[in-house]
Parts: sequence; C-alpha cells; structure tokens
Amino acid sequence: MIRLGKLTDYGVGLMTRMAQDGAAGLTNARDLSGRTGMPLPTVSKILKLLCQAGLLESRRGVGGGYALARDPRQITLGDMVDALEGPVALTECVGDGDCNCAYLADCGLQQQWNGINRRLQETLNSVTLAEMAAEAACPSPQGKGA
Amino acid sequence: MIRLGKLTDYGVGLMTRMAQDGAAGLTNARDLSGRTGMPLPTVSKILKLLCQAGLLESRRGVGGGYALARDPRQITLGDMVDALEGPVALTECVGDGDCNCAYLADCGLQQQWNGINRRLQETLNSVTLAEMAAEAACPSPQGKGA
DNA sequence: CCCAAACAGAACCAATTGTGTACTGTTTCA
DNA sequence: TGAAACAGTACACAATTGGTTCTGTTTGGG
Ligand code: FES
Ligand code: FES
Repeated sequence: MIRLGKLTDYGVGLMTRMAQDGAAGLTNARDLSGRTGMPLPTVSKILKLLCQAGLLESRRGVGGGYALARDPRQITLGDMVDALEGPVALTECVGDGDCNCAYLADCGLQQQWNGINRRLQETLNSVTLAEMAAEAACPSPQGKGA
Repeated sequence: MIRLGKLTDYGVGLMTRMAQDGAAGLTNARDLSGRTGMPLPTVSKILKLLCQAGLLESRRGVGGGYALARDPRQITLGDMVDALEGPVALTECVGDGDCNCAYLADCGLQQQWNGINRRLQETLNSVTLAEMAAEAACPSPQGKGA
C-alpha cells in the first residue's frame, strides 16, 4: 500500500487552509489547531517542518505566526511531500549511483527505478497548492456533509 | 519518504529475472533463491503473492515451479505493486466516498487526492515488465561492476 | 504404495518506522 | 519584565513491515 504519512496528509490540509485564507498573512499554530481540531503540538510540528523547507515563513514573538512563503501557484504538492515525508525514493537504490540492494546482486534495475521515480516526482510537482485550494473551495454539491 | 516495501522491490527483481529467462517455463523457488541470494522462505512468500494476484502460474508437485502467467508486455509495474503492496492509496480517504480523516473535518481534499492517486496509478501502469527486463538486459556500459 | 520435491497457507516474532506528546529554549513586543 | 508564540529536542507508544517457521497438500517417481 503506497501511502504517505498522516502528517503529510494533515500538512497538505493545513497549507490548503492557509492558501484559502488568502494573503491574510500571519496565522498562528493555536488558531489552526482550533480550526482543524488537531492537537496543537502536532500542528506545531508540521508547520515547523514546512517552515524549515522554506514553504512557510515564520514570525516569532507576540503577534507571530506562519504565512505562506510563496504564491500558492508556486508551491507544488511535490514540495510539500518533500518537506514532510523526505525525498521521494521508491527504492533504496534511487538517487546516487550506488546499488545497495542486498540480494539481487546485479539486478540492473537501478536505471529503471530512477526513471520511474522521476516520473512520479513530476506527477507530484504538476499539482500546485493553488489548484488544491481552488477545487477544495468549491466542492461538489453532493459532498459528504454539506 | 515515499518508498515501496523491500518485498515489492525484490518481487519486481524476481519477475524481471523470470522475464529475462524467456519462455523457459517453470522456475522453482529454490532455484531463484540460489540465483539471487535471498532466503528461500522470502522468495516463496513473494512468489506466492504474485501467484495469488494472477501474475504467475504455479505448478505443484515434483517438477513444479512458477511461470509468468502472461506476456511480459501485458504485465505492468502497477500490477506488481498492487500484488505485493496492496492497492495504491495515497491517503486514507482515497477510494470510496468516505472521508475518514480524523481532523480537518471538512477539508474537502478528497477529490484532489483521488485525482492525484489515479495519475500515480497511470504512471505505474505505463511501465511494463518487458520494458524493465529489456533495459536491464543491456545496461549502460559504465555500469557499476561490469 | 510410499517417499521426496515443491507449492500453499497460517502463525509468529523481531525490527523498524511513524505518530503523537512533553519539555525546554529563544525571540519579540507590550 | 513578562507573556505570547515559534524552535528544537527527546521520548514513549502503536502500527506496520520484514522475515522465519511450521504444518498441510499436491504431484511424480521408484
Ligand atoms: S534493486 Fe537497486 S539496483 Fe537492484
Ligand atoms: S483528508 Fe480525506 S477528505 Fe480530508
């Protein structure tokens, strides 16, 4: 089951939320925690990671908070996944030229894996935060609760 | 880090190996274990899963073994991942119409996730076993060991 | 008929990873 | 100076995965 972690899921949700808020600027973690229902420490952790990756900008001190560092159209899903989940690497041998697969000594699949991995990254990078926020703002009428 | 399990990695390697062997037909688990260096029980487990998914056909008894069930061009990477890793589902809410995300009550991202998930599956399905085996058979000259 | 080869299935344990929380520091403004 | 809010670290718990083991079941040959 190829699945990304819950933190990533949550993180994308938080980013979407912030994008929908528009350029309202600073949003603090406590506020987001209250609005989404997820525990404050968890929100903090996620926002911090996103900030370290340069996707958010933080302002400390009393009136502080987080804000999107770039235009939502310049932030891709790939960026967020990268920030929260680490680099996309389908197998161990993706990335550098070293094939570490313990067994299958000379399997020679490294090139293929790299290619597939790259295509996957492109797919993720082709989705922007703006797109996710836009569609999320006008959900299909027969949504679950609404 | 989006990563598929080692079993999947190994499984793809085994399948590639079998595809390269051509229509040689039956290959037993012990033989593959010897050739790849991975423990027999693990090989057995992987082949069993692939067989259950209909990607391999098995023959029991003394001269038994496994063989590809279809032409390598009819087997995609998506099939193998499905068999060994379970269905691709990036988030919990992918699949049926139920959004189970504990927090983010009305995040409304379900549609997006489904779309992204589908694109991802398409990417995996666009790679056939034949392709992987072909390139693996003639690796780049400056390969690691050769 | 009986035995060995090979797959089938289930159960199981160990290791890793991911999740979530807590605590302590640091910066900023009133 | 003090409170608000982010930053960083460390840790405990839970879930998943990886891998092994054991016990059938089928097949062919001696
Ligand atoms: S699995 Fe990485 S090169 Fe073989
Ligand atoms: S994360 Fe699934 S709909 Fe919100």
